[in-house]
Amino acid sequence: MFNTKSFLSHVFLFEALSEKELEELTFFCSPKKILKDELLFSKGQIVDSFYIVAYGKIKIFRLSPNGDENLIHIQREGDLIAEAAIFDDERYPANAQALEESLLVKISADHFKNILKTNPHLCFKIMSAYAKRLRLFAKKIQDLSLNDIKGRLANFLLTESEKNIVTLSMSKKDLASSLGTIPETLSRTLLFFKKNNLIEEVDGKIIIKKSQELKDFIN
Amino acid sequence: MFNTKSFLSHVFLFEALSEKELEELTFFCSPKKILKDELLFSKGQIVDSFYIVAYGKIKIFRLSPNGDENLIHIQREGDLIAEAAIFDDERYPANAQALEESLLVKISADHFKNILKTNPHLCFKIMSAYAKRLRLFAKKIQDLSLNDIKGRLANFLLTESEKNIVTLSMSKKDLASSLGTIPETLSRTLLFFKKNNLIEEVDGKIIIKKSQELKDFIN
DNA sequence: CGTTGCGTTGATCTCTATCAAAAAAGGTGG
DNA sequence: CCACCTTTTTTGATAGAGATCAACGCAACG
Repeated sequence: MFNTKSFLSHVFLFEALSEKELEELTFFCSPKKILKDELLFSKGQIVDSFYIVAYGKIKIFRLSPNGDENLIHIQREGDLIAEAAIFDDERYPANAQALEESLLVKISADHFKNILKTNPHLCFKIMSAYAKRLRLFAKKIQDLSLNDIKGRLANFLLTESEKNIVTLSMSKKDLASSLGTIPETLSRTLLFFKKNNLIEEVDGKIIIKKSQELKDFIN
Repeated sequence: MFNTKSFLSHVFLFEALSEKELEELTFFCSPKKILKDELLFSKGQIVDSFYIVAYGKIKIFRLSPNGDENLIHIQREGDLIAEAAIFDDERYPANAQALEESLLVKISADHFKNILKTNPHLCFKIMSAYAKRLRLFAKKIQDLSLNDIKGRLANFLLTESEKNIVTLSMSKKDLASSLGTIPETLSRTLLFFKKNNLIEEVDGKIIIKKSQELKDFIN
């Protein structure tokens, strides 16, 4: 069964919120299921809420005057939808449509802003969550533009490891994709590290044997 | 003569401030002129202020241990610099350097935070700015992990173009860096597009001749 | 059991970084 | 305005990294 509060506590924007703040927020949220191809909102509608994707895929797009679709992005699990709009615009700047059956958490814009208005402390937490995430993304961009796959994998292993052990939280297929490569290459790169005795793989966990040498692959 | 208060009143971030608040803010601001190639701050320095560009261009970039440059973005008139840093760590996450002579307004982080505490509307603007930048970063990450150089360049040209004309705001060297490649490859990819009659280059400006075909290179 | 999706391995080919060098563009000082 | 130097941009040749295509083992699952 889907638990809104528990879900929200894992959304990056709300990670720093206290139990009480979370409780208050949850009060103005509602889960919203949406079927494939259904429109969530369209461009020009008055903004009354923003959304967080619990699962599924939502396409954000605009239509050009001659009817061409201009895809802006696709939001998926954990991503926010239209949260920028609630702060400045009063109308949605684009259309949102489900690419597959999806579950969203809908947050009322007015209520959310009201909570924020009366609680500067909360504002700060949210802003610092944004700042943190921005920094994370900047790092990721640097990683992608400067490192090759060995470097990116080494980077991943070293940042994910706890006491030299990495427990993969996703499939290798997804890991490959998040490293900007394909499963075959990931498999080979892991093999390369294994052959050089830098890592070991034991029932799904990766053990880092020589972290310094891994570091040397990172730019 | 440059008037800080009058300038600030036109910055989107401060539109919601009252005359009195503006006065107060101005008190903690100072204009700062910076010459071409001068460093504004470097990665790791303690954050005590953030900046707004009054005119000029500031390059934000990181360096890898072996000296490779990763250009994160270029900020120009009206853009904020290091505003995320004031909520996060106490150290700048990147370097900032002037591409040309520029004028900045320097705002003390501590004082700004004080004003924020009593002004939720200002908080909202900040959040909106963060949300937009975050989206930009997310797009960049997607671009870097999914597209090859042709795709990334096509993407860049199409997003930067105004009525099919792209005016480069940076050197091709910097553009290469921001696309996650090197000048040689950028030069060749431009040549490839030219040879296929998709673009044309006339005194520093790039003219897009076939935008649909450029789009086909993007994943 | 057959089916389906994931992970690994192999062979091949393409793209892009690297190295080298020339051409073009930008400053600088006389 | 010119000669000179530096930096950027372009072009060429080459090597290496990684994608693609194909095939197979394996586990999960109906």
